[in-house]
Parts: sequence; C-alpha cells; structure tokens
Amino acid sequence: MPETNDRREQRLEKLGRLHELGIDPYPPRAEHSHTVAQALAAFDANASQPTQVTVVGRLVSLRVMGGSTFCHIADGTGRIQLYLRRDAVGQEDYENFRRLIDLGDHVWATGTLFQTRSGEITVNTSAWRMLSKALRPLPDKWHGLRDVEMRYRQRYLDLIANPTARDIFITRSKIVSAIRHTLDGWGFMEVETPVLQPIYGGAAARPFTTHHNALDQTFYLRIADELYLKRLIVGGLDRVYEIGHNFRNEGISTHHNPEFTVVELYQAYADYEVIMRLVETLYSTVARTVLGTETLSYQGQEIQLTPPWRRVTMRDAILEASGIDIELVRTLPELCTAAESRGLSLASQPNWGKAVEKLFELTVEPSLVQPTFVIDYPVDISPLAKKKPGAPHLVERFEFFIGGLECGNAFTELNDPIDQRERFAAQVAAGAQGDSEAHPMDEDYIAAMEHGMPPTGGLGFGIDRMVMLYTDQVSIREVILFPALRDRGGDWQEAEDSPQEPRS
RNA sequence: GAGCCGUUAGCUCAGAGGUAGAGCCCCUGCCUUUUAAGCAGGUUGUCGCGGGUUCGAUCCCCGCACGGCUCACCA
Repeated sequence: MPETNDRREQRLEKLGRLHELGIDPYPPRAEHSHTVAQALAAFDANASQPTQVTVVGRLVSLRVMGGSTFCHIADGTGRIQLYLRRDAVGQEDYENFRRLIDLGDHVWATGTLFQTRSGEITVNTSAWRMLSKALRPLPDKWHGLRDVEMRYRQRYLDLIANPTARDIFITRSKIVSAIRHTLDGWGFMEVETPVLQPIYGGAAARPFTTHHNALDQTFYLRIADELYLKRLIVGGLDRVYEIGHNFRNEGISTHHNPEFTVVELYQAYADYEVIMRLVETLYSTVARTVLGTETLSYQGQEIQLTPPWRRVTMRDAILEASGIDIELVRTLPELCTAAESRGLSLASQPNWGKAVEKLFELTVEPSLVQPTFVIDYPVDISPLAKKKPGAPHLVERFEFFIGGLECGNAFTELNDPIDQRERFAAQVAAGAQGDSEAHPMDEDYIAAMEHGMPPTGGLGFGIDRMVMLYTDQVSIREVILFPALRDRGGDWQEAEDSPQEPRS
C-alpha cells in the first residue's frame, strides 16, 4: 500500500491499482433506480419484502470495522447510509472497497433497504462500483471549510461542505425565477441587449474598456441596460425587462462586486408612481413565493415588506434627520455652510445636487431599515429622468432602501429629446471639469427619442442586494458564486502537485 | 486608496528569544449494526517572503506579499 504521505499521491496509487484490476475509475454512466431522497422515502417497515434500490452518490463518511463497513453517500437530494458486509458483497469486492475507496469518490451501490439498530434507513449493499475516483480530499469533516478565500475561490468545496452556502444559492435561484414569473405574469417581455457597447451610459459610473480586433474599435462593458431598453420602448415593446450583468470599474467591497446582476424594466404609459406600486408588490410577492412570508429577518431586525411602503421626499427626509431644509439653501455654498454648522463637510462636492445626495447618505440612509421610497431627486444627478412639474430643479425619481441598503432606482423617464440633449451637454461639461463618472453624449439615443418616446416609467434594482436581504447576509460575496478576487497567477495550487502526475 | 487584525502539519488551532506541539485527517494492525465508531502503533513542517538586531529569530524590529474586517467611492 501507499508509502507516501501525500494524499494525492496515495489516491493516484489507488487509481493505478484500479486500472490494474481492469476497473474503469471513470465509467460513463451511473444507472440508478432512486435518488437518495427517493430511496429514503421508499423504505417501508411493514413491507413483506425489503425494497430493492440502486443509488449513486459521493462518499462522505466511512467507518470500516473489519468484515463490515458503514458509509454515507450523498447526492443533490440528501445522504443515505450504506452497509457493506464481506459475506454479502464477496471477499474480493469487499477488499477492493476497503483498499481503494476514499472519501470524495463517487460510487454506485445496489441492495435492499433496512433499518439499523439505531433506526437509520440503510442500504444493505450486495454490490458496489466506482463511479469517479477523487484525487484530492474533501474539506475537513469537523470544521468544514472555514477559510473565506478558499470558500470563494473553490466554491464547489464550499457547496459540498457548507449547507448554508448551498441554501443561499438555491434561494437566489428561486428569487430570480420568482421575479421572472411575476413580471411575465404582468405582461412584461424579457429581452437581451448588448453587453458590449460603443458608448456606455445609463448610470454614473466608470466603465471597463475593451477592444474589438476585426472592427478595430473600442467597446465598453455596459454599466446599465437603460438606454437600449428605452430604445425598445420607442420601438413599441411596451413592457420590457432584462436580467443581466452590469460592469463597473470601481472599488470592491462587501457591498460591491465589479460585475453584478441587475433587473431593469420599462413600462410605457406609466410613471414613477406606478413603478413604486410595482416595486412593493414585486418584493412582497417574491418574498411570499420564496420564503413563505413577507417579513424578513435581517441582521436581527424585522423587516416588513407588505405594501404600502413608506414614502418620503428627499427634502423631508433630510429635514427630519438634519434640520436642514434643502429648499431654503439652493446654492452649493449656502448648503455647505448649513451642513458645516452641523459638523458635516460637503466641501468636496461639485454641485448642489451631489451635495444634497451626500448629505442624504450621511444623515438619512443608514436609518432606513423598513422599506422606504425616497422621492424627488435633484436634477443635476439625474440626467435621464423627467423634471417635476413646477419644480424644474427636481426630477420624478425615487430610490428605495431596505435594511439600510440602497436597493434600487427608478424614475419617470425623460422623453423630451431637446431636454435630453441639454442634460447630456451638462454631463459632458461636468466630465470636462473632471467628473470621471459623468455621462457621455449619446446622439444615437437622442435620435431614437426624437422619433417619439411615450411617457414611461423605468426601474433598476440589484439582485445581489435583494438576495443579501432575503438570506440575511452582510457580504455580497456570500451571494455571488464566484466573486471577483485578485488573480493568483493560475499556478497557486499546482505547487503541491506531483511532477510525475499522469496527464492524458 | 487609508486603518486594524491575521499568515505555524492536509484541516482547525496552541506555543516560547535556545531550533516546534495538540486534535482531526492520512498510513499500518485488530474489529461483521457503526454513525465525530473504537483500540494499538506510525508519518508529516524552508513556522507567508526579504532584510535587520542577536552567540542564536518561527518569536523582537523594518519592508513586502496575500487574506479578512472597517472606512472612503459606488448599486
């Protein structure tokens, strides 16, 4: 038997032994009669004949006791115990099992169901086969996989070892499915728009830049779907949505991943009031569908998603939290002075709108635990939203907040092409002043709008943050299967490999 | 980008200025209803990397790398 200590070496030796015995360690098929869950359900203590089952799965525990062995196998539906006796399996196959099997291997087993002395439903195995030999060991059976970096880099190990991780991603899948089902039921049509865009836009963010060789042209990875979806509204697709990734070349944190999943939707002949009702209904419906309740528990706080949600203007929210009435300090210097007198510095902000937004973030945002629509934003930070009648310094826009997290953004869409051109021009000017997140001019988009765009309500919200709320997670990395991490050069794991590794 | 903390066996972690430990894993033997199986025995480390102080550094000092958390920017 193996002389070496290296676990992978030992397993490679067992693999060689299997080949010598004429056993294929990676057979192509895994015929079975029951999933693990089905096998457990098929047991009947009162049956006159024991039930015959053939099951397949990964070996996750092993207790060899001389001529008798207990182990558990697991498939995606659960785990079941196998009982192998030398007498029942036969001398040769039993010894092969003892000598050649390791935790992590996938196996096939057939036998009859019975209950052990302690009552566990178990397969009294009459024959077994190797389905897939594992060359590396599973995570530690006691501690599981705790190393955070390894959990993210080798997510498959996390999924094997940590049921919580598995549950989060199952829930995530159900959330996305429930969103689709709900929107489809409301007459929305799912579409796909370009990820590679010649002009990025639809949000205030820095893009990733790439290059198309044949066209010899610069492309940007989209920072938002918005401008393409609104072209579809012009084209007469009255209710559209897209679920996809946006890419923003900015910092990475527990709340930010460079690529993240967003739902954007647009509804013709609607406004932001309609969208508010849509949001609260969608969030509560998804919660009921996926979690069975409209009440979330997030970081020890109870959050009630049942409509209607609280609505507050940005002006009132800031007034309440800081005592500053932004309508009374309508220039940047005045606002800075007012904030200064309350110990808040807005000095680095380039204009009144951004200063208002900053003031809001500092004084209001963390306190918005229960779902809240904050409405009516400054026009200079909202170049794609329609101005509020009678208050041209504001737009019909809202963001909504749950659990202190900013969850989404929506507005009555700007459909006046003359106004849109002026807004873009102001953004271009801001860009020239050094605002790296300013919106570029998009003539093609304005041309679409000049063909006539109906009054429209639009919405964007992040799936990742929604999943964080619904699964009670603080870090966005816990809800993204493979979060962005610094590259380790690709050979970081090969160092432990044996040089004589057979590569075929 | 800034601050704090961390990096010791395959895993989870202790450790002291004098050359490294525990439990589990793994290996060998016994064991035909076990389930963190048990019993007996055994192997495993450039103590993250590079300098410095010292007779001697894994331990003290400096720098670097990587990671985690917090803050800043952002969804």
